[in-house]
Amino acid sequence: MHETPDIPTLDDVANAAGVSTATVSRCLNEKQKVSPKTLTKVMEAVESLGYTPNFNARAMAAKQSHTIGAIIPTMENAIFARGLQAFQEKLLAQGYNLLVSSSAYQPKLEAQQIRELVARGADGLLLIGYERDEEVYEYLARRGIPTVLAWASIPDSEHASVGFDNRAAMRMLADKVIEMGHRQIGVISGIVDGNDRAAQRLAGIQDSWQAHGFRLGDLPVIQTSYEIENGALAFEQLVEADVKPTVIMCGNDVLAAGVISKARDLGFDVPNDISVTGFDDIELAKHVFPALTTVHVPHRQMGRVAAESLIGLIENRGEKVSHQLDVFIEMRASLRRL
Amino acid sequence: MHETPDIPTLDDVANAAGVSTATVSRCLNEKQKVSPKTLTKVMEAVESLGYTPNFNARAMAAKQSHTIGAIIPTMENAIFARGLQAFQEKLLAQGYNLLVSSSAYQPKLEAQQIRELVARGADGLLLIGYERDEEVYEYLARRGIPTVLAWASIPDSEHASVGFDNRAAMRMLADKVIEMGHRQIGVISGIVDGNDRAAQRLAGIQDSWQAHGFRLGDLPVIQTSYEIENGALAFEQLVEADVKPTVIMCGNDVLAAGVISKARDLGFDVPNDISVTGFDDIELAKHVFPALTTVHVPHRQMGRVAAESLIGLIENRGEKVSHQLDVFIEMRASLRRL
DNA sequence: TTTGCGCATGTAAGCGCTTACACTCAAGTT
DNA sequence: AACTTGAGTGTAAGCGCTTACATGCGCAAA
Repeated sequence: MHETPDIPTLDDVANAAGVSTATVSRCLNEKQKVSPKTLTKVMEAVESLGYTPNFNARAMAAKQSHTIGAIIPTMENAIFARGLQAFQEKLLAQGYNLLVSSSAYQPKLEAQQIRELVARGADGLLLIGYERDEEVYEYLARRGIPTVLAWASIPDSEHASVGFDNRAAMRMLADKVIEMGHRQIGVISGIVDGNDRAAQRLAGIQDSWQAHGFRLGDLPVIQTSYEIENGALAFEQLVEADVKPTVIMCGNDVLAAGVISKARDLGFDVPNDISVTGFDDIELAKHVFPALTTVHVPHRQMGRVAAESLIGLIENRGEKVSHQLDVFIEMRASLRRL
Repeated sequence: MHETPDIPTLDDVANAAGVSTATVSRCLNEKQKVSPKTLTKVMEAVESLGYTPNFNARAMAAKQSHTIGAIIPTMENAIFARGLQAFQEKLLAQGYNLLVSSSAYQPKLEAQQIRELVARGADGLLLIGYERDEEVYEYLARRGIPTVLAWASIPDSEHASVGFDNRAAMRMLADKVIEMGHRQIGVISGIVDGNDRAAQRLAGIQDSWQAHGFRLGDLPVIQTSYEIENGALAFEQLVEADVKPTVIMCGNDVLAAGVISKARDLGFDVPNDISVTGFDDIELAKHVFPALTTVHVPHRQMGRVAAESLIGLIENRGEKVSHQLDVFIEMRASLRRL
């Protein structure tokens, strides 16, 4: 505990300005309820004392914090960066602040951080994906915390969401890949346990695979966490198999970047020897060589819409709706027709 | 404003357990001061009510939040990710929570967020770099907020810091580049205004350049913000000059990745036609092709040491010291001897 | 048995704000 | 002249915790 210097409080300001604390509070929060003369007087006192309101006291007295919390699975790569950025911009414009935590893809940790943010007085929450313990949703409901789920869309749900259909999107890409002549697909998926987006994407590939009459057992799949290095490692494994894949479909762009890097190290020419696809269309995707064919996700739009929905929920206008955004295939050089 | 359901408070728990609020509080914070029997009784009540302490009330009453704040310039790329991760891990282990904001490289915004975090009751702050308005430091001092500056080291300063000498490190790299025969260097720097790390790195190159007897006017420099795309753009400009550079030295790895990508698009062979260097050694650095020669920064160590120093400051052991960490040149394929 | 002491617990005073309600007073109504 | 009205302000009751201090108790020492 460091010594606490004298920090000015509302009372100090009230004394200095010769008014009551209520008036000072009004000057700070509802200017229109105060006469111009008093306003000036109070603001001068605020200035000269260097007063800043104590956030905790305010949140406690007002029973709302104008803060919304977001828990994302990771900050380590850029997957969520752009969307979160847009989310925050929109929030700030509406007078809300954002608190971000990262759950490291661990449901337990996420649950803990949800409680933490709620305990901190978050007025609302942004969560990624929909798959979590029912208990968590119950907790949120009991506390009456408005919540929006992003990066996923669940039309049939009781939850507000804004996102896209990971499964359909990946299926679309897989259909395209197969249509282009590929019959040996190697899959590098994110770890599906506890990650519904990864699970849905993998399911999308499998849907397409089976729809084209192939057997699930003939589709090699490696699950690994979203790190560039892991993409590289998984690729090594995949190309050691008896049946060499003609294309590697990755659960996201980060894995794909690792694949491309390792492929070159091992002497493969992408896409002539082997094709590669990603998902997300992060900035990196068009700067790797060859540029990555991937599924483009409208990150900024997603963040913006999420913010709008959440604020709507908090301020009691707007219902729990699901926004389904459109994604499309971004064809680039890493995928070749056979 | 959504309706507020009945959220259990300390009082509710006290009633349910048939003890006073003080005792419940003790059970939660200083178990050893309470008899085992009461502890059990209280904990059962906590469980059955699903009680979670109100953070704001706690922070307010206890005058400390066990929260520390960090403000980083950007979350958009991985520059700070690893260091921050280590920082957080260490904090958690010591019972502290981390709040992160991003200032988008804008000093004004940073100043605002500092106040915001302080108003939220942060017990301490982690800031990046040292260059900021004296007013900000005064504010921090007046409020008695322990602060550690990271990604920089300022031995002569009154501030605690943990980092490395950006200028010396970059100079070391530039010396190496020149020693390897390069005489035409093109520089792509971060925007130095408001970013001391970028400024120091640029200065490091200039130091070396002049020390080798060249004129500053002959060193082309482009400043641009740290985005992969901007690296690409800057490269285009640089190679349009009359005197073609034989090497592009970049302010960080992100810019360098952009350069490598664009160089290939324009038909350059890196490193045979042109060499490229970066700074930071983020994960991407060894996965671009060719792998990037860069300055390796011990991000995790920096985060860990920063956490230790800060907690030391907060808990009144430990002085304001400067930790200077060692960096080294990571030689990879993107830099070639002429 | 009495005294003293320390442990476990309770009492109650805040922490710095917001806000319902009460009050004052000048201007407008009838 | 008496009465509304409402804008501007003040009073004071919390918000949900922590903690200094007071209290009560059992037990060892005298």
